[in-house]
Amino acid sequence: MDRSVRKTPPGQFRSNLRVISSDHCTHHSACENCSVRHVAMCNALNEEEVNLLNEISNDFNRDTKQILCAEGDPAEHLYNIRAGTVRLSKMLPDGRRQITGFLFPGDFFGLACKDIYSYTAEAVTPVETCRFPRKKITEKFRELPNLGERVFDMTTTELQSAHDQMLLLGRKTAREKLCSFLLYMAEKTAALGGHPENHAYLPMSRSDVADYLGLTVETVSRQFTKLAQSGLIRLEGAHHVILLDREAIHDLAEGE
Amino acid sequence: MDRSVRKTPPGQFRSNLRVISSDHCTHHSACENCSVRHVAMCNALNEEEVNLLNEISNDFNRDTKQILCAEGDPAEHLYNIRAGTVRLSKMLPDGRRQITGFLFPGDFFGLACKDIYSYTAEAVTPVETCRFPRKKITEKFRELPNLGERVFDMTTTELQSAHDQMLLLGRKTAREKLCSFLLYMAEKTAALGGHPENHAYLPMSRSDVADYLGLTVETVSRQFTKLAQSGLIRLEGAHHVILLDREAIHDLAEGE
DNA sequence: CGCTTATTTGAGAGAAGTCAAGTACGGTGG
DNA sequence: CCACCGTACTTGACTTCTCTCAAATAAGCG
Repeated sequence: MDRSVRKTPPGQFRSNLRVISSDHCTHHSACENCSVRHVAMCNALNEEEVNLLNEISNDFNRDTKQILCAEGDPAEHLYNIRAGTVRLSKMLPDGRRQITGFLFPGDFFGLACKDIYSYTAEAVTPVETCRFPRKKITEKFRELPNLGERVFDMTTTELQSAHDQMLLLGRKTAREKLCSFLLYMAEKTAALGGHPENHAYLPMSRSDVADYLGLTVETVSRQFTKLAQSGLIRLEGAHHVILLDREAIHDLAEGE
Repeated sequence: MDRSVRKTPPGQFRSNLRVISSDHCTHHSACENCSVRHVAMCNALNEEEVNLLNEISNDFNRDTKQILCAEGDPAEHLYNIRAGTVRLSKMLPDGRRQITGFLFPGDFFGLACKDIYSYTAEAVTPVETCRFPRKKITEKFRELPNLGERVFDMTTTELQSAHDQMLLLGRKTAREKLCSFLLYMAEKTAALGGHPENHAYLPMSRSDVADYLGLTVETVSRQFTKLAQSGLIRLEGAHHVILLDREAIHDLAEGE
């Protein structure tokens, strides 16, 4: 039973602390009022308020496979992802890993903890973030209640996603898990733009997907193959998936 | 593969929206400043503020097996549990159920959603709650920033517990899951008082425990039996467990 | 006390895991 | 630009943990 530590992380359904709500500002580039730096919170703030945030933030970039913050470290910063993909994970003493979420541009992390981080954040691709000292940003919540409310909403959304992921982990079969994941990633891919319709771009490794879905690499790989053989998806390399029958994939994801 | 709907819910690790922080006021009865009604938020508020809350809240009690709110219902209230045990659950179309949390006196629910509840809340035991119209309570957050911050902290703690539960669901074995659950329930039992040391009181059915841990009733029952045979626990009826070797149980829970 | 529901136990089946190879991809250097 | 190397991914054969189906026992309720 030596499920040793896997080097390449996972795939995760829930969108941790996603900032861009669906109601407006889906594409940052199209949102005149958004600071490029703070794509996550722009909707709730005016220009002056954004400048206030700029004062206490600084850039923080990492390359693929590098660690942004580690489980057990003092939780000093709140991170806002501007570019790239991040994975959050937790480990058991023997190295078994669970990826609790993948994060994309606009997402946040670093709040759901008290004094020390309860998870590790690593760069799946090269990542650009800006980060705020937690102490200072929480002070700002008092001055800028809009900001505080926005962050609260994000946390609440995140919690809901976490519950969905629990249902997936506890009750879905391997096939259902992978179908759910593909739909999730297709949504993400569409939201971030730059890919054709019904395309899912998977920046993470199979091992990351496995650790996100509570499966092994081999099982994930086999399920990919089966879905392709059934004609539901087409694989264009390991990281690009075309969803050929979204309807059917959706039904499989819910076990219907 | 007909995992039909189970009638009695589950067991859950994470303490959803637990209100009573460990730093103070562990026993409501011992906390002079606490309103009995609002045991959850008392720590952050003075008497006048508690009265403000009383104005917009009303009692809401249910018997065992009754539903407090259902997945899909319009999310109109925020609930604060005063007595009893509640389970939160989500279901797949074919009836497979995942319990995302058990709630105890002092816990909250009803926030982690936008317009409609994303889970069902049911009474595991007779339950007394008081509930607030969400609309009104969120207004109060502006007037009483202490209250808002407290609720935010609770949500954040809840999210962290959700991540722990994902690790359990995705990566732990049946034995590890049950050991983790027993430790969790022992903590709860101690915090709520009225039971001897190293005692875990489990108000929920085996089927609830199973749906909380992502297992079947049979597997849960077998693991209970095995732990008892190993001399790690003693079962006094199905709902009372004595932890005979907490140390060992803890190690098993983490797979060490 | 009898009936219903919950829990335990047993035997067998199956989905996912483990171990082991083979294949393909991506990056580097000649 | 292409060959080589290491890593990632896929595939195969076999094992095992948990689930399923079935029945017996125990507990709770009227």
